[in-house]
Amino acid sequence: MNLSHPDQNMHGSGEGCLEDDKPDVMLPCFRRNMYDEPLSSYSNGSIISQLLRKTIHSKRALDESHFYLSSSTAADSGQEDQSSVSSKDSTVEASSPGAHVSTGASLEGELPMTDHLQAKRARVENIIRVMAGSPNSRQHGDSEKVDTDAKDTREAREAHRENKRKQRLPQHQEHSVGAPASRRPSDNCNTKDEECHKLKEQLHSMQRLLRQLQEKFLQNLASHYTSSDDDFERKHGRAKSQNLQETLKQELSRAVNDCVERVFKKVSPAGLDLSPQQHMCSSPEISLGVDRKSQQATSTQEQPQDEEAAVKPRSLEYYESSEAQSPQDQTEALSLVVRKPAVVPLSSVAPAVKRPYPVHQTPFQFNYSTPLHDSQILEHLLKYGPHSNFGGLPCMPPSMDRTSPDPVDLPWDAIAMRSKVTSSHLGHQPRPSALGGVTVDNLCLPHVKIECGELQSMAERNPYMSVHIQEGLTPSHLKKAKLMFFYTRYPSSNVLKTFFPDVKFNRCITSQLIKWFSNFREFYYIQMEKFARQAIVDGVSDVKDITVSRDSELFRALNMHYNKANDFHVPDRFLEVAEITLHEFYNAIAATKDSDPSWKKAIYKVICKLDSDVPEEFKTSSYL
DNA sequence: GTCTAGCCTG
DNA sequence: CAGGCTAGAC
Repeated sequence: MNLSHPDQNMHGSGEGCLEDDKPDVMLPCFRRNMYDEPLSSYSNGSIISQLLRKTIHSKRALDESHFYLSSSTAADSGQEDQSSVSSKDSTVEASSPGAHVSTGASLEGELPMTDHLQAKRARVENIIRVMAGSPNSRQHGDSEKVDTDAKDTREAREAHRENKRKQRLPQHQEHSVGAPASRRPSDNCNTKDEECHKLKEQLHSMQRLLRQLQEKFLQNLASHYTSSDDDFERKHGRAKSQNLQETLKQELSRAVNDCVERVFKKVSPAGLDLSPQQHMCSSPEISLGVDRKSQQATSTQEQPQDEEAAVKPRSLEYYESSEAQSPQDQTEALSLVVRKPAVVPLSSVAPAVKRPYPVHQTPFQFNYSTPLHDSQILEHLLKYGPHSNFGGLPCMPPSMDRTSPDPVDLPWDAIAMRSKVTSSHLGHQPRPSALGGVTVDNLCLPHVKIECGELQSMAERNPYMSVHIQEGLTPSHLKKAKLMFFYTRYPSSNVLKTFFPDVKFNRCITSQLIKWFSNFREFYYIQMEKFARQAIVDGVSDVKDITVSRDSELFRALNMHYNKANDFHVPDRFLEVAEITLHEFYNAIAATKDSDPSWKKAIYKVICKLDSDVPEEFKTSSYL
């Protein structure tokens, strides 16, 4: 197959719609293709079984089965592949009407079936063909006259019209607002066009899901149906397939219904504004891979057992939840992932963590709050692909589950931690908004490091990602080390290597890091001795009267040193350790042990046992 | 010999 | 915070 063909289709079907198609042209087309017939089929549930039947037979035809597998795989790549798949789909069916599975006649010859089943199959095949086939490719597949009613005629006209538009369009679609003069004079609503585009993509995602469902069944049931057609009728197989069918039918029907409802809401006069949800839907491939662990339970009673069946409704919920979480933000984030560094108002990322202090007061804040947004998405996409779980991203519904070591979870954790700063001593301080309108590329991208070499090479090809393994330690690393000091005063070399994955370790770097912590300890112990002596001077007679709280002057001094930006919520454990240390110093001084030149060593020995584990979040290279 | 903690100094 | 130095552990 001509490789350039799908590309053309991609641009044409996707962007062409965006620019040219009017809603009154597109929507009827979509409704008819995707909703009118399929809906009725979905409602009675027969489509699933028919899809299964078709898929099963497709399996027997190697070409066809290969197509399904490849199409499912290719669909992962997004819109481009979706379109190409669609094109392939219809092309295959059209070019081989009698060869394999496309027609009931061919099957009839090798597999006697009841008229009822044949009729159903023919109908479903037609539905699938209509759904999967792009108008462009359909034009070449008219010879297949499974359904010759007026729908096909109208569809062919529209396909022809769209194809002509595509031919006019350059390969590189213009996204400019101003449409060429050749376009319809009445094309006064780009929003509508975009909406159509989004909806179309949404429909593509539904098509892909359908294919995935088919493939899933193909895998699950291949053992039953590929060996012998008689097996298909076996009781066990039937029971199993019906079980799965029921599940799939329910889930698929519900998902499609939801989708249709949404579409109709969008196209209603009141819903013409581009909603964030549509933006979400414009990238369905991302939602398809949402980790179900991060998903909330579906609203329905039945729990889908089939993975693919479960994905679809969840993806829709995902849209909704995302919409609720960050309406505009998602659009920007997803679009800039591959296209542009955009000014992202971080206030829309996670309103819950918005803090009222001016941005200029916390330079460090941005060093690791801003990357949370863009770079994390970029990193996540590059690292895990668009199908990965975005639940940890700040623009996504945050998961309160902190069990995931996924570095991408970190940003939210980081923000959340800072958001939890409610100490009285910090309360009076103006706090920088972590969500100020700051351009991402100005602040954070240079700080983003990725330890994965492959990812790095990928990132290097992305002009908007400046990621690299650090040859040396940076101020960001120093700040990170200081924050780590709140957890560990005596980190081992292994810990340092673990928590600085973006650092290319060598003897010198290791020594420098160790030296840093040595210096941290030095300051820490100096402060302890100083305040312990002060307590003695102040006449404190009972060590129990010495406490370290967030209001304490000692804590302020330490916090000023290790957390100068005051954007990190110091763990309570550090306060405990500080108090213990202070007590140790107080007791030693009170006992005049300080006359011994090595009197501090005993204290060091105690304190070194009080280290805590550094949170997993610190492991991420983006925690800078 | 190497590594590291700690001390001192700038 | 880094460099130099010493002492101790391995």
